[in-house]
Parts: sequence; C-alpha cells; structure tokens
Amino acid sequence: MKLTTKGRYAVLALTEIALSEDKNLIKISEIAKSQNISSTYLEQILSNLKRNGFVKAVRGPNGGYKLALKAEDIIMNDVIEVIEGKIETKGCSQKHISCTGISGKCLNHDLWDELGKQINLFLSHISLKDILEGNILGRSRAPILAQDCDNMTIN
Amino acid sequence: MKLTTKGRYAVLALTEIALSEDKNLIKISEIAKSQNISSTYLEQILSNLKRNGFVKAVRGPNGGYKLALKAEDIIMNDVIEVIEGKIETKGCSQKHISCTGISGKCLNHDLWDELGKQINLFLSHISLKDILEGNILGRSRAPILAQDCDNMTIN
DNA sequence: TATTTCTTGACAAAACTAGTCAAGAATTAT
DNA sequence: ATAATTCTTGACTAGTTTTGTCAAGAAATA
Repeated sequence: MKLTTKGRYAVLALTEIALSEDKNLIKISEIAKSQNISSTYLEQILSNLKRNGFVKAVRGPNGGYKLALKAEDIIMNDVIEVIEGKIETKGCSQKHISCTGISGKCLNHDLWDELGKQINLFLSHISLKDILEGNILGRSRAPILAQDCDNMTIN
Repeated sequence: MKLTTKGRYAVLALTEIALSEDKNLIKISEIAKSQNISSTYLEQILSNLKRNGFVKAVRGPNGGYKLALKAEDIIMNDVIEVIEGKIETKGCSQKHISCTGISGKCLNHDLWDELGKQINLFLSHISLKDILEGNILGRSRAPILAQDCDNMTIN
C-alpha cells in the first residue's frame, strides 16, 4: 500500500480545476504556480487523469484543462487507483497455504485484505464534490466489533 | 502513508510467537524458516518489537521470543506505528493557508486527515487475539454519508 | 568453557519517488 | 501561413527508501 505526492497532487489539481470551472479552462502552469508544484511533474499526473477520463484538455493559446465529469461523479477511490495503482496490502508470500501452521487460509492475510477493503470503502464514498463542499471531516467510522463477528454471515 | 513488508513481517512474527506460546519460546530462525523471511532482517523487526514492549527475548541455548503482553492487548495500530512510523497522509505543502484559493483551511487536507483517521480507527480495533481467532473478515465499514455531515457537529 | 541465541550498528543493492528535459503535436491569433 | 501558446510523450536522473547482508559482541546455559 502506498500513497505518494502523486495522489495528493492529483486531488489538488482536480480541486483547482473544479474551482475554476466558471472561467472554463485552467492551465497546468496556473495550477503548478498556485500549488508550488513543478509543472513538468504535474503534466504527467494530468496526462494520466486525462487518459482515464477524469479531465479534458484543450491545446493552443488559452487552452488548458476542465473536468470531463461532474464533480459528484469523480470518486476518490477511482482517482487514487489510476494514479497510485490498486491499494494492495498483500499479507504473506504463500497465497493459498496457511503461513501460520494453522489449517485453512493465512490469518494475517485477512488483516491486510480487510484494511485494503476499508480504505477502498472509505474512498469510494468520497467524491470531488464532497471535497469542494468540505464534507469530509468526521466521516470515518470504527469497524464492526469483534464480538459481533461471531453472529455474522460474511459473503 | 506507507505499509511495507516490515509491517507485515511484524504481524506475521507476532502471530507465530503467539501460536507457540505453549512451547514457551520460539527462535528467530524458526520464524524465518517457516515464513521464508531472511532471519537477519527479522532480527531488526523483532528487536524493535522488543524495544517497544510487545515481546520479550531470552538469550542463550533454548532461548527465543515470547509475547510480553496478552494477545488481546497487542493492538495492531500500536504495532504498525512503531514499525512503520505514524500513518501520515499530509495533504499539501501549505499547512495553514488555504491551498485552493478558498478562504479557511485547505480542503484537500481534510481528505488525507480523515483517511488517516479511518485507518487508525480500523487498526485500533484489531488485536492480535482477533487475528488468531480469525475475527477480521467483514469488519470494515462504509463512512458516514455526506448528506448526514450537514446535521452533524464535529469536535 | 563452548555453544547457542539474541543485540547492535554499519553497510549496500535494488526499487521507487519526484522531478527534469527535450522534441513534438494541436490550436488559435495575427 | 506563421508565430505563439499549450498540451503530449517518453527518456533520463538524482535522491530516498526499502530490503536486506554482515560482523563483532553480549548473555545465558549445558
């Protein structure tokens, strides 16, 4: 699992692009300047976001970027996935055999699988619109309690 | 934010140590062999876990490691924190000024802050005992919905 | 006393991150 | 048409981090 500046810059750039929607187009250089990011580095990121259909680009004088989707349809989990790759938290080298000596599948694997799931679940519920509107703080939730796990069916 | 093999090996090692509690002590070399990890690399990790009070070591023939705490008192968030460092997901270079042009604090910051909080919250509710008992799968939860955020007080 | 096992710190290869650079393609204004 | 602007693409690179290795030593026990 990783989360680097690339992912952060991507979200920053999307926010800036969304905020200038009325002015229609915003240039890489403007974003780079206002965020104090290298504009040549930002190019790579925006190019990726474009390739994956989050933004549209217009070349030439007065060109720049705009959103290709409505802000509420730009989901953070999708953005992070194309920029950083799938959030993977593999547990152990052995995939199918138990690595703890206990029969069945690897117990440790479960932890990283479920943590990955939790991260994806969280980010899947956050859209660019939520960020613009400041609807983020206070949204995280504690997991289901261990004692409730016994009375639970998992699918 | 990062999660590397070190964190995974630490949990693996703790699981192995816990599982051999009846036999009292388990050697680095045994864990390394059964997990196919370099034993010299594992030394660093176990040394760290010892330094932070999760395990105890006994030197000499028939020496090895055992848990320093009960399995239910070994919380994954604490383990990961000493091994990987604090799960930090800083949002932008500017700490206090808005980086989106909008007044107030940085909107992007919120996303990474809250994601970090979600990860900590999740791992804070998972103990080594949960792992040993297989009480992990199905415990992740979706965040609080955005529309509920408006009717919410945040502290 | 010899052997086993943990302890510590220095060292190093490989991978990854973060960023640069350059040549080019598309668009618009003149 | 031409020049200026802006995105596009891919190769390249410095620095950092990860993932180890190695060696000398300390403690415990048989």
